Amino acid sequence: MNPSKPQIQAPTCLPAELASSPVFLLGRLGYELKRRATAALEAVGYALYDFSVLSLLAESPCQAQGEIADLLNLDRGQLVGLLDSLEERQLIERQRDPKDRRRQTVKLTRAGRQELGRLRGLVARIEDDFLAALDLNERGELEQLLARVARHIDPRFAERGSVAVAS
Amino acid sequence: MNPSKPQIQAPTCLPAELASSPVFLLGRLGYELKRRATAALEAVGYALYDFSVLSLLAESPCQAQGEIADLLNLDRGQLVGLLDSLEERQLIERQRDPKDRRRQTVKLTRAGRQELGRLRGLVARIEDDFLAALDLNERGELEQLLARVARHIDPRFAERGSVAVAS
DNA sequence: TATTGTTATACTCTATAACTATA
DNA sequence: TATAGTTATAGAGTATAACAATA
Repeated sequence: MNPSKPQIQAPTCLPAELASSPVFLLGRLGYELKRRATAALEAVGYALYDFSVLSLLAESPCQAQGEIADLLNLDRGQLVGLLDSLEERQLIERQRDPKDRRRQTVKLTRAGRQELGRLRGLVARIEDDFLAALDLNERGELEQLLARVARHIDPRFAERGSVAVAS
Repeated sequence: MNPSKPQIQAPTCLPAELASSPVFLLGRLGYELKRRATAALEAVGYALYDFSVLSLLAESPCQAQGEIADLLNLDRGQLVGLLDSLEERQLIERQRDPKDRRRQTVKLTRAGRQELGRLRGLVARIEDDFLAALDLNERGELEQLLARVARHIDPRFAERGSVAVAS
């Protein structure tokens, strides 16, 4: 704007206290990542959580809606709309549980599994761009550290099989 | 809530694809951290971003409001309310810049610096709880990795001094 | 009465757009 | 005309509450 003015060195960067704070870093990185993922998915006609829902169903063939919502930190009412949209496109199917007719069990269709494959590529690219500053080894380290933190604060991140419910 | 019920133990944990995805992990951890920080600050009468504002001013004595907003990813209109609240409590002072009377320069008061000290303790505790799964070494590694990712996607995370302002 | 999915409503946060005073 | 701060408005996203069917 005005290169001649000394510009009291208005710091255009964040103070060290914030830039080196895991709290602040995680907050900002999480926010930016969410922003990118939302935009990328929206561009191909999906909502942010559609990928999570499909991924979840791929590993757990049949889930009740409430379980899906709880695992993904979604409101049950919110999930209804997401599932409606996925069902219209025939990526999932809803079926009443005969044992308890209040429950709807949700499962992936073949088309859904296929579409999940496409979205995986998209998500992988977002991740690759985002972590471009790190080499493969470092990405692995980061993932391990984050996963350990996650498992500590939220049991839903537990590794399958290692559930080891306290007797 | 209901410890006696068998709790069908439909997979109560996330699929490996999500639980090991840096994208998903960063999103969820960032969200949870924001939730905790908001609650903790609210409990002592502060808004989430008050800490960031005070911290920023502590390192850069005088900032124009627009600069503060830009650095913190805040809307300028949003920042007004935050500063009003901090000014009422006499933690900051606003002063018109005589060189350009449109600008307000903001600076920390002595009371503000003192209060920042209190809030630092609070934030440190949140961080400590959140990262309890990691030892000090690992926390350092995590911070370094996150900082590098942050610097890559957002120049505002650049280290001070490395700015190398073009003469 | 409690719970599942559903629908409708209210609230919060954020983004957008006017408005003023200076430049 | 453009910009800094301010104020007011609108929209998205989320949380809360009501509802019908089933247990």
